[in-house]
Amino acid sequence: MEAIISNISVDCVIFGFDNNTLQVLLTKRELKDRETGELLIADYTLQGHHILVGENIDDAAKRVLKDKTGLENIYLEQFQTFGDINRLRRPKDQLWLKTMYPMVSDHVVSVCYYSLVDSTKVNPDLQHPYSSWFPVDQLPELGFDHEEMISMALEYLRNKLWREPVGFELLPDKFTLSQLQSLYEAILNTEIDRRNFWKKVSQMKFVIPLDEKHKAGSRKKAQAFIFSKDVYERTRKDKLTLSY
Amino acid sequence: MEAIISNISVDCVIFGFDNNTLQVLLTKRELKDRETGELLIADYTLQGHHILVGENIDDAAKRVLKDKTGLENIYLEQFQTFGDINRLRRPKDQLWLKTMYPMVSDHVVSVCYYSLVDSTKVNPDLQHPYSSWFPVDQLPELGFDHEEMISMALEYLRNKLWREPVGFELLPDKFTLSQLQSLYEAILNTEIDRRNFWKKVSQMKFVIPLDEKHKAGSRKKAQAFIFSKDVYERTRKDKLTLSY
DNA sequence: ATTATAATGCGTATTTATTACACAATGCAA
DNA sequence: TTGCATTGTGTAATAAATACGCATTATAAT
Repeated sequence: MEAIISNISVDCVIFGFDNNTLQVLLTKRELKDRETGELLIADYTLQGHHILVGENIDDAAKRVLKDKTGLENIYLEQFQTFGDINRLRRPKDQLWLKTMYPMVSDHVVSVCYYSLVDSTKVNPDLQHPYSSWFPVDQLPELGFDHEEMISMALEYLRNKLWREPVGFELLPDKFTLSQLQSLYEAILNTEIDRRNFWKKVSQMKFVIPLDEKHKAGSRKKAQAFIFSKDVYERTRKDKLTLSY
Repeated sequence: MEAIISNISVDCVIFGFDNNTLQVLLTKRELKDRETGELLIADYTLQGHHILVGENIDDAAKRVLKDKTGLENIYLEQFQTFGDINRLRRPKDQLWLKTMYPMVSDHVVSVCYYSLVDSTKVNPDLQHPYSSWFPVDQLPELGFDHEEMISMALEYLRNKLWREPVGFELLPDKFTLSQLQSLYEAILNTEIDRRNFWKKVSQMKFVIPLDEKHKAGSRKKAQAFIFSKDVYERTRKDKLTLSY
């Protein structure tokens, strides 16, 4: 086992999209009393780990992602570093750390990333044990400062999506307009008129209609689209308009 | 002297606005050969320091800012953490570290902030020695990975300004429309029609005209305005429009 | 003084984008 | 075979962004 750097960690907020809902992948954390078997801690945490000696922080994030989802080359964005002295000071977190990781530093600074995955490609059951998806608006009890991390990750993702078409990372390669629309509605927390959304998307040269039809749980078959990152990069404008 | 945490630091990109140009505050770094007096290193760096034992990272950034500009309560935004293993590995940086800070860790992770200051309130000569302002598009030779930090800070600032009226932090309390316009042009790297800018700004309820007139280096006196953060917070909309 | 000039104040058309809503077609379920 | 949720494609009304016109002001140069 490689040596870890005890006062620096990375945490990953892994977003997926399923059931027309934005979801976060969480890992169960349980601590039982050695003697009585009583459950002392039962909650969830993000995926995270310390960085290793000689490891770039971005590589540490990719490693965590690979370990917990089996996926590589996925969308990953560093959004904030949490370095408050009290961030691990809640009693249950102290109990957990003292029991499980007595060698870890008292002041751990955590560099946080969020990632966007096609949840059909991750099967939590087959991957890391105790991992499962939770809708972002129905989170279970969370350890450490991970609730704050998730809500900040969501804020960054929302801001990002207003400015850049990152949502496609959450969908299968081929998707329908209604899937795309509900994804936008879920992340941006807004209702969009279907017909205006259609008009807006048809202006986006990088969303390319296919000849195929898909039925995404609906009655009528809908046209399938793909996203071309390449076309987007080539046609993106950098002159915008002030949003206020 | 308080103990430092040797593998975590903060760096601050301090932006000011002067001469219709966005400026960065830099500190001179010089190393002379003990015997020959030859200049081994002569370049500039950002303001930075290690975090102290028991110190929040945000507080470390505020401390650095206070130390180097004398200012408190100024706009400060964490934008990225740099943690590549090779970020301090250039020969001149190694020479500097080995000579000046032999105890510092080999892998230092730096949490970066940018801040926006009213440059009329900072007088580099009276503050930290060897500090001076440089236009962002005419930077001198820089140490460590600080050039990358500045260009990333500028990118974050630009994105921020498209979405939120943070530019006022760089101006005196009272300013004219032409000052504001050239600030927007400098940061957004775009030309704006003066009359359309006037129209746009007059829609912003949080930019409040005063009865006073100012002459900002121009022939004709121009009307002065103030920015009300309070009015902005109360009138901001969170439904935006996709920028693509 | 007078004049040229650069900056300012305040417009009006034109084009483009956003919003609101209409209606026919499809294909599964009852 | 019919009902109906979903999909495909509009059009009209409104709002915003862009391009540009022109008189006014105060200073610097003559």
